[in-house]
Amino acid sequence: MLSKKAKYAIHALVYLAREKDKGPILISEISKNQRIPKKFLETILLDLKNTGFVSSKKGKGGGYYLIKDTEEVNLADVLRCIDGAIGLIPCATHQFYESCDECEDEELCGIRKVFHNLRNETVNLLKNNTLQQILDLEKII
Amino acid sequence: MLSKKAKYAIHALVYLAREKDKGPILISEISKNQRIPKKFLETILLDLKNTGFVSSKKGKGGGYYLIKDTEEVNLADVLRCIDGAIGLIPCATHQFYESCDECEDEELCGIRKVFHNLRNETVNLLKNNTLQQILDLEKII
DNA sequence: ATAATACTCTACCAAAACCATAGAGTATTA
DNA sequence: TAATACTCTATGGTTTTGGTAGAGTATTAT
Repeated sequence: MLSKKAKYAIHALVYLAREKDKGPILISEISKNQRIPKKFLETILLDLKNTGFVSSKKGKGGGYYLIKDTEEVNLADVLRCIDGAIGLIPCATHQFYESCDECEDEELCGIRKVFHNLRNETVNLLKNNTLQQILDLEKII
Repeated sequence: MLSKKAKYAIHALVYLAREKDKGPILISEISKNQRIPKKFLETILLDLKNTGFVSSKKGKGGGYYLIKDTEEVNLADVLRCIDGAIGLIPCATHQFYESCDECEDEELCGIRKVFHNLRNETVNLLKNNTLQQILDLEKII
């Protein structure tokens, strides 16, 4: 399961994607329309900003806005940004690797191999799902 | 990420699969060889027993043993047994469905559709990975 | 029979993660 | 220059996770 934080992040990004042409969007607007606790959303948008998905403008008329194309923002990158590793076990991840206590020889471990394959296939799946895809699916019944 | 419990469960099942012909295996043997805390392993094996993957024999000479074919035990079923839902968000799972607070109309929600597809593809991936596959991969470099 | 063995059950606890909020501070602009 | 709106640090409650303790029950070798 995703954390609520990750789910909120996706909702916020989709919201920004939908309103892409309307200039900076208030945190409070997103918070209200998507029913995401405002203060929590602030921290999420900061994360998304630091990772380079969105940017912000301060002062009156300010707010957050998407700085990537909707086709460019895929779920693999978003989930990694918020929840960390995509692989299901630490010894089968790329960026968050940790060695395994349970197995004798990691090179021979069948579990690791299976989960390594799974991880790669999952990343491919997630990479194929972008904000644009989500927007497109909203129009279909 | 999987819980440690799920990871331990898989290690225990693979161990039992490897020793399938040797009769009941002691919890303490699995615990020792796989470096899984014994008391914690007891609760895990109980879960696996209640779901029907393994059975146990009490008394001297007792222990746990696999009651399914190694080809029959797939990761989708194991993970569901220990960690619950496979879908990443509650509104896109089969057995653990919860409605979504963030979206207006669940029928139109693009996020839900994307995650529903993801869930189905993930289940297919997991179903294709069985204990037998893990054992087979142990033999290859 | 019975002692030893080994699983089963209930309860409990500490630490970490998660979800969320408060409030002061800073930058920007109408 | 006042209002606006993002930014940062700190904090707190709740839930989940990971793990332990110990009494209880069933089984079997001898």
